Amino acid sequence: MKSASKTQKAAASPVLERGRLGVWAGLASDPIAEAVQEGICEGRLPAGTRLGEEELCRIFGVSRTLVRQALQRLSFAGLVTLRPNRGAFVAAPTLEETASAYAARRLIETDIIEEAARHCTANDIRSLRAHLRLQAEAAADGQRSVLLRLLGEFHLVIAAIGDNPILADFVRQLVPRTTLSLALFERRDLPFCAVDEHRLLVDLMAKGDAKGAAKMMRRHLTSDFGRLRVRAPEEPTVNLAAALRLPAPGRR
Amino acid sequence: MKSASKTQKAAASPVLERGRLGVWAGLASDPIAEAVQEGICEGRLPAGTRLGEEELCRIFGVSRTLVRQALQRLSFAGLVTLRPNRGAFVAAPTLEETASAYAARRLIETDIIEEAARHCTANDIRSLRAHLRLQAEAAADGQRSVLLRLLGEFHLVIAAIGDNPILADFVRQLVPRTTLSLALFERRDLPFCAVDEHRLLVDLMAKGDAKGAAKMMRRHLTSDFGRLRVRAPEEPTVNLAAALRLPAPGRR
DNA sequence: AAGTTTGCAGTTGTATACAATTTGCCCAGG
DNA sequence: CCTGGGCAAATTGTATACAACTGCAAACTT
Repeated sequence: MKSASKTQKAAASPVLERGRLGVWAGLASDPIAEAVQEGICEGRLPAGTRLGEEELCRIFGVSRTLVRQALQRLSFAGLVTLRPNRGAFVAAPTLEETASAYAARRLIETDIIEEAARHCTANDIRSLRAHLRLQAEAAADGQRSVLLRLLGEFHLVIAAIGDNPILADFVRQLVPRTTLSLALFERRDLPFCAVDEHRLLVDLMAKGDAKGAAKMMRRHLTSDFGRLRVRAPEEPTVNLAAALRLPAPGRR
Repeated sequence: MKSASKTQKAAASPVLERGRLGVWAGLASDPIAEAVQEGICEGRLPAGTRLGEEELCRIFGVSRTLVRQALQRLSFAGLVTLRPNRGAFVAAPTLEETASAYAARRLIETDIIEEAARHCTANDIRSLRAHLRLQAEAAADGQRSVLLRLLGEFHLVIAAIGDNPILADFVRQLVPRTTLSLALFERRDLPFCAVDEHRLLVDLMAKGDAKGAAKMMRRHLTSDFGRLRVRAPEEPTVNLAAALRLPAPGRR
């Protein structure tokens, strides 16, 4: 069903209400940072892409002040590399950095899901299953970009159930970074089996099997990382920032 | 020896060479962020202190642009609360948030020290013992502020030995936050016994006892948190930013 | 006299202007 | 033909100017 694909924007995060997933809190540069992050997470902005300030200004219809704010925050989150006097680029993590990120996720998310499995409500499980449906739809429709984002988002939903907001914040920083690596290193074919593993995680949580969920999470992340392969560097640079869809281009 | 106390600035981080501990990378706002962070870590800037932009501008002799950059990064690190249209304040973590921070540190630092104990070199141990000496000196001289900072810094030295730079970054974010809580909730007397626990950690690492070091780290952090007590809110606000020592006040 | 309103001082949010640095290109020299 | 110096265009770094908002206080209304 290609007809439904145009609605993907509306389906961005129906599980998580209005308040998005990010730490975006009240600043005017939030929409910019959010758009760039989404672009990265959906693979529309490949690693190494140059993020010129002037260009972003034109796209979002704001001054460089806000653009720089957004870039600085993304830099702090590790999604963007800020080279002094040179400009901002989409981060290009090495395989070693990716391994570190996955190791950190294994450590943190295993702990989170173990706790989450203990005190999650029926409502939480419902949210998770709703999100699983979204993933399944995206996979069935072959919407690779949307699926890529949803697969990461799912882990944030779990992290939000856990009782440690700080660890949840760390997951928020880590997931986009690994998603970026996925787009860099994954063989073009199979990010799809992950949905099945996600379903197993929810089943274990629904049963209240904390230890089992933790073990499953560890396996899930390990296999996720194991699928990565080094690839040709392929400096693309063939990107216009029109990859950032805007409702009204010249407006503010 | 009070005579040596004036040299404390030079002894800031002799173990860690020039490159400081923070993620500070090349930006001109680094000195500002660093000074504020140090002020917070040494308890000179109590929780809730208002950080007026104009005031910081005068102190550091720069424009609001750089001050805002610094504040935004500190906000991202959780050390500063940015209330829109109201200004920046030193974060005032609740006891719950502090508990979350300590829980995160337990999870991450036990993992880090376990790995660090496995592959640390004789040089690493030397660095750690050198840092222990600094702590002991500060404790003996009764320099509470310096000791407070060093106690946190010690954990960063360990994190730097570990093989996961991302987890080390997380520790860099967490340690100042818990140090801030320490200044908020600690009974005025005893942050000193921590030095002994630190010495035990180094001994275990020197022996290569990874599991033992991990267990000790868990105990150490748990007891650290256990010492905290809720106290009167005591909105001080009696702070001038002259708590940030500057070489030349009105110059630039 | 109590509550509401309105104006003002101070502070933050955003945009723009200017300075500094980098990069690519052109041309002179070998 | 290749190498090296230097100028020029473009881009980032920093400062300043202006707009918008908040909080307080004094004055006005009922």
